[in-house]
Amino acid sequence: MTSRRATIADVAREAAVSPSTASVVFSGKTPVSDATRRRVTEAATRLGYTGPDPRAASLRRGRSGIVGVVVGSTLNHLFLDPVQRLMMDGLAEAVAPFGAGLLLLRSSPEIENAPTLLTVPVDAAVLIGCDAPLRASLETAHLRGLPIVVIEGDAGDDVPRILLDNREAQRTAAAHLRGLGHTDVAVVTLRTSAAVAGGWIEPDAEITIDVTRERLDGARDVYPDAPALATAGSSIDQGVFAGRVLFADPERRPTAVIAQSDLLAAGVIRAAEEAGLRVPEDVSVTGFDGVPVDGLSPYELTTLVQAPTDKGRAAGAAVAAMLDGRAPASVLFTCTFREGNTTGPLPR
Amino acid sequence: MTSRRATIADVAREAAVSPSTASVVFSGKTPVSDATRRRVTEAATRLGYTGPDPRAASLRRGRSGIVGVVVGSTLNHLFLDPVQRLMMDGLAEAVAPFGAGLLLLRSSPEIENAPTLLTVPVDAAVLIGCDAPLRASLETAHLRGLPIVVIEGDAGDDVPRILLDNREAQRTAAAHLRGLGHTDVAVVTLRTSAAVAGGWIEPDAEITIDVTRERLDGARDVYPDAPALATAGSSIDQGVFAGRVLFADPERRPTAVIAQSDLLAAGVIRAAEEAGLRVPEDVSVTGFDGVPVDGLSPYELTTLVQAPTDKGRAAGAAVAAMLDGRAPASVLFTCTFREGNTTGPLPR
DNA sequence: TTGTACGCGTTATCAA
DNA sequence: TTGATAACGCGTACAA
Repeated sequence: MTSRRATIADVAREAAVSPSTASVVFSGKTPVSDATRRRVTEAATRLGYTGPDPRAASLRRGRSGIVGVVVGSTLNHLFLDPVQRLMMDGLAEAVAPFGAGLLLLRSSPEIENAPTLLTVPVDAAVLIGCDAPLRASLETAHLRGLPIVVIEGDAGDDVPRILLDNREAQRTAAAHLRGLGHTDVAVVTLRTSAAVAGGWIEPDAEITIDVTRERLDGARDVYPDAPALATAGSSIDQGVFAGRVLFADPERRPTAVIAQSDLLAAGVIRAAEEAGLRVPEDVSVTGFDGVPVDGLSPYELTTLVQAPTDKGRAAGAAVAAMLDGRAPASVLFTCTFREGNTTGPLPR
Repeated sequence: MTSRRATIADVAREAAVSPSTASVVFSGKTPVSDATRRRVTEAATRLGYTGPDPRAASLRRGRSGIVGVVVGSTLNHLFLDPVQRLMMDGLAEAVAPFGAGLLLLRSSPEIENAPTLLTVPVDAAVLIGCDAPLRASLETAHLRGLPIVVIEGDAGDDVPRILLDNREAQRTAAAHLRGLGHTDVAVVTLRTSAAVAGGWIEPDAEITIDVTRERLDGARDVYPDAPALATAGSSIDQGVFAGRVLFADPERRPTAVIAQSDLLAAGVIRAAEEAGLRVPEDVSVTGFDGVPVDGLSPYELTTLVQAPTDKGRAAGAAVAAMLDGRAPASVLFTCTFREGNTTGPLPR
């Protein structure tokens, strides 16, 4: 009923022990006699003390138990993608045993006063899909001496990276299509840069988003002249749009489509059905990611299976390592080719 | 190059001012002469000082700039739902001007040592979909004297709530169907409790999840005897499963389906197509939420439109109010009925 | 096993 | 406009 919240000093006084003893009872760092422990915990409940103030504890310890996750876009956009969702789960799971939680931060805070890596008590930072706007966060994190991990992006120097063999994997899928006899193949890509909305990719266009460039390179390793249509991001709807473009002219449509994500592939398939084409009899479609796509059920995509949750876990492990002062490992994950029922031999 | 990071005291010394002056230069709370300011900022850059340590600042200020968001399930599960995604965006947007970010916390930490509201320096807590496991978090938040806001859930007492007129809205949709002449109507519901996996809902079954119960009540206001099939959550796939059950027997299938979410409705429509039924000629389907469903494009759902982003913003505003010591407002949001092309008159 | 003493890095308050 | 002082609440050497 007092105006002020109880502190550990109050508890100690109430229990007639020293503050350090009371502290030890809560932290468990040092053995304490049962009698003392009980006295302290009872005093605590009597005073309504719920444990050390996390703010004070984190100052004292030099650790807050918070890992900042810097995302480039809105949460809605980010989490639309099952790959990101699973990755975040893996990340959360991997840092949880260290008592750490994930703090979401936007990289481009057009909002005045918005929280940043400079203002918020984080122990480490994870950057997702490191492109231009994220570089700034990288800078500030470096300045503050924060441990940093980058997922699917190039942070240059000695920052540990969690990467995927995008190019090699995509090449495998392309080779699979070539093996089936396809020669007219189109690529439906993820975003090519933070700003662009989509459209045909010119031969000399610069692609600033690594994933997109790498997967496209992989496809072009097999089909150097394959036309590529960029979307505004990984979603079924974007795949539908792209598919409609590809299948608009029945005379000149591709016989196979390499989509850079499973969501896009699902959309392309939908567009194919709209256009009266059967998959895979009339047109083959490959995806990328190997994640469950909500609503795709009759089909099982031919795709490259990655393990997004493991990727998140690896990022978490790297964070944990850096917090422990150990050297974090960069990790290159490998995709597995999985043949589903969305690819088949060249028609006719 | 010293081993230790520079503190504001170092900067003050280097600039030959007092620590408090240096502090004020960074916080901007008090006017400072230009000359002094420059001296301080220059000293700071010389020393590689990037601003006050957030941990120390938050201890001193008694505020960390972190809002804990307690979620019941995995992130993957939570963010599968566009309603939740948009809500989180609104929430993030509303607390950002206060320099606050969102920290994700799981309510049922089976992981040892996982972060909780007790261990993490949060200024306030937002509970999403407050059911049984969340009650515990509620308890601890109360104990710690944290401001709490509950979204779509009942926290009992004086906790501000962000609610939706679920029952009334659902009743409107049901009435719409009745107006079209439908009498054989089935309901496809969201989860009925944290644990249950789905199945026909017995008449006397207890439904612990508020949203589900309220929407079902609304449907039953018009169709008291409508059978209800529970799913394991809001997703297209779950809707497909439910739809297959409903349409399994051509002789006894409903002519209209009330789905408790747009995702479920999308799945039901997919199942209807599978079963060779046309929507809305053979079967009418209503949704709930009015959110863009990725991959639904040919259809426009007849649904109840809510404003999830606003809901999030309202929660954020409530948090902000409580942090300012003002009384937070509970808000009841209202859905709007929107007729799409998935409902039509009773066939024959 | 318990207690003493100190400082973690800031910032609010007040006086100059 | 600037400076001195005193917390904020805790953890941890170290000594007893």
